[in-house]
Formats: sequence, C-alpha cells, structure tokens
Amino acid sequence: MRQSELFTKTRKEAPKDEVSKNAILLTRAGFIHKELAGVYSYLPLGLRVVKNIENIIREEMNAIGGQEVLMTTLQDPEIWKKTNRWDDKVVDNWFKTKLANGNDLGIANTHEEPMTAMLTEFVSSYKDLPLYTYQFQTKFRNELRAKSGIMRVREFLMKDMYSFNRTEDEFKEFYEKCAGAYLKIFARVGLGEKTYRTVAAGGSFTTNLTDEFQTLSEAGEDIIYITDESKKMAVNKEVEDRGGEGRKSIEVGNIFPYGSKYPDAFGLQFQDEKGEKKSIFMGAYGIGLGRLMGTVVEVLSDEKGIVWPREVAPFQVHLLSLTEEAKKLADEAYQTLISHGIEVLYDDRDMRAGEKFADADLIGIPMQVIIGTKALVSKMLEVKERATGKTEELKVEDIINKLKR
RNA sequence: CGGGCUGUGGUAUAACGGUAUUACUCAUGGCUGGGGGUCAUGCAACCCGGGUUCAACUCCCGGCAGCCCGACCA
Repeated sequence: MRQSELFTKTRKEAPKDEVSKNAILLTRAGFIHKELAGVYSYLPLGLRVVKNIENIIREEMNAIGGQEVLMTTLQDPEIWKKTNRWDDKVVDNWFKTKLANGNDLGIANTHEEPMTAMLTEFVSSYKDLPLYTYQFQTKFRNELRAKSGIMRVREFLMKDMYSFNRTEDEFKEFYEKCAGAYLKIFARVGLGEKTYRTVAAGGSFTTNLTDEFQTLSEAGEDIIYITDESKKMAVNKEVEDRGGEGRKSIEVGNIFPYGSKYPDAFGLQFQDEKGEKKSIFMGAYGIGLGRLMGTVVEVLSDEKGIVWPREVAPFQVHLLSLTEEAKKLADEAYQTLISHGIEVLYDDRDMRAGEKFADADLIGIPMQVIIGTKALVSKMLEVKERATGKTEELKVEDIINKLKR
C-alpha cells in the first residue's frame, strides 16, 4: 500500500506512560494504540503482523490435525459451576456481567469448560476420537496489574487448542507432536534460537508438571535454567530452584496435560469397541498472539527500531522513493512488485530522505528498496537488509526472484 | 490487592495563587532534497468534583486514570 494513505504515523518520542521496549517501539511505529491499561487496539501495521502470526500458527495446527472453530466470548456460568471454577475465590480474574433479566454471564477467560461441554453433543464413540480442536479467540482476564506493554494484558487474542484422546499413550503421542509444532512456530516467527521447552509447575488446576515455551529476554517475568542447549530444553525456577545462573525469559506458549478431569465433569466419555464407557484424556495448548508479537519486538529490535522476521513482517518490501525525479521509476517498481503478488509498503510521501530512512528502520520491514538519484543513473535498485544494513544493487526482476525463493 | 510516583494542546514538556512555555505533529508559503534540514505565519491544552481564596492549572480533600515496585498470574 501507499504510505501516503496509511492513516497512522510514526513518532519521534516515546509515550510517557510506556516503559517497555515492545510498547514504546510498537506505539512509535504506529502498530498499536493503547485504550486502557492492559488493553490495546491493533492498527493496520500491527494487525498485519498479528494476522501473519495467526496464519503461521494455523498452518502448524492444521498440520497436526487441528480443526479450527470459533467459540463465544459470552459464557454460561452453569458450565463453570460444574468444575467449580465460577467462584471468584477459585478463579479471581473473571470478568463477569449480567443479562437484562439479571442472570449472571461469564466473559471468556478460557474455554476448557465450554469446549468440553459442547463436544458432548458430538463425541460418544471411539470412532469419534481422537479429536483436536482449536481457535483464535479473545480472552479477558482481570489482571490485578497489567504491565510490560502488550505482554501482560487484560484482553488478548489467544490460540487455544484442546486435545481429546482415547488412551494416555495416544494423548502423549499427540502432546509431543504439538510440542514439536510449537517449536516450529517459534522458529518461524524468528524466536527459535532463544526459545526453550521448559518444565514448569501446572498452576492451580493441574497437578502434573506442564511444559512452557520460554524465550530468553531481559523483559521476561520468569527465570529458567537451561538443561540441554542442543535440544532446547530448560526447567522453570518455580519447579526446581537451583540458584546460580538462571536466565530471564518470556512465556510465549504452554501445553498442559489435564487427564480426564474436565471430560469426566461433563460426562464426555466414549464407548470402546466392546461397548464399555471410557474416560477421555484431555490436553490444552495455548499461545498468546499479542505476547508473541511483543516478544519478537523485545528480542529482535535494535536502537533504530523493530526488525521483523520475514514471515511476520507487515510487508515484504518497504519501497522508498527519495526524490521527485525518482517518483516515476519508483511508481513503476511498485506496480511491478505488487503485480507479482509481493506485499509492498510504498513510501511515496513528499518528505526528506532522512525521515523516510528513519521511519523505515523504525517500522522494521526486512527489505528496503531505495530509489533515489543513484537509481536514476544506474537503473539498478538499492536493496537494503534491515537487520544487517547490508546493501546490494539489483534489478526489479532480481528482487522478485529473491523474494519468491 | 499493599506501597510509591504522576495527570498541562494530537505527542513530549515548562512555569506560575493573577488563564500558560518550548519542541514535534498538523495547516499555508519559501528555501531545500540520500539519515528525522531550515525560515515565516497559523491551529491546538491545564483529568473530574468539591473546598480555601478577590482570584486555583497551581494549595487542600475526594474521585478517576496512568506508570513503577511487590504480591498475584489456568
């Protein structure tokens, strides 16, 4: 798209109410807008990143047999009472509201209960299993204190998958498969080097140990000990306090074995080949999309701004037209690139070169194509890699080939 | 939820018991044109309520909001 038409604009100064790097850069670059503490809107550039992350996750979830659904934000309290999780004393971060008739209504903070309850309508035989459902859905959690920009918020988009298996072995097999899919996701969003599968305590509703995926970052709230660098394994300090050199990290995903607690609570069971009723083994698998986006910014940005990895960047190419004379050539390059299906942010604004460079570095699109007086003479385009600053001279066709590869 | 700090144009800030500074943004025009350039003109603000006072953005009380530390975090 043409940047002259983009309604957001960049800022030189950090907002005074943000301290975290992710919120400062994302706000300055025009990706997000804060509505309330811990409540952020996503602007065109930010939404593109979220959608890219969503698509990566969707591909990996589909690859392991996930079926996408979309469940509701408004939830029936009766469902939650069955597992004793409606009471504020048990789950204290509920947002709740009431119907016009005065009845209580829950506002989604997770979906174990409604998902399990819904499936009683469809699952009753061993032939119906295994089943893996997932969704991208907004969760609301009444955190006592929102903090760290988009890392810990009260309203956020989450991918939550739920697994339903016939046997514990079948469940474990899937659990490992999903762990593998998670590592692929984190690698694709550019965090592979720094992300570890981490043994953690399960929290209030799971007695078992669970697995978290932790990305090393000074902005993190957790501390992990790396147990095997080559296998990317670690253990959370909350499980095993060794002292010594823990590393700060951000929890970018988690997977939980639930056993049969939730399915049994709703009578979600199946009949095996012999007609016997059996319990279902359940698991849950979460990734917060906003937190993942914030983590990418925390880990990969530099002093000039954000550095998006290729697969999550809002555009593939940032085309900069530096002078009035270069405009015609830049227009042609823009048309050629988009006609080949390449997503281009075209800085066609009437501004000085310095400001365009600064904006491009702040916004962080991985490839910058710069058209100024140099290009008019050589007929070659200057291609600059945002991450390294390296430049090379290429023809438009070469750029297209490079991106298609 | 406990403790601390802070609320001034769209953004970031200054000063003051007598209605408000500067910069950026924005608008118009000039010079400029490869790393947020420059000159001129202009638009635009004191979180809300109460109190003290001749007079409150300023002091006091209450509220609301934001940030930080801690606790919490399926």
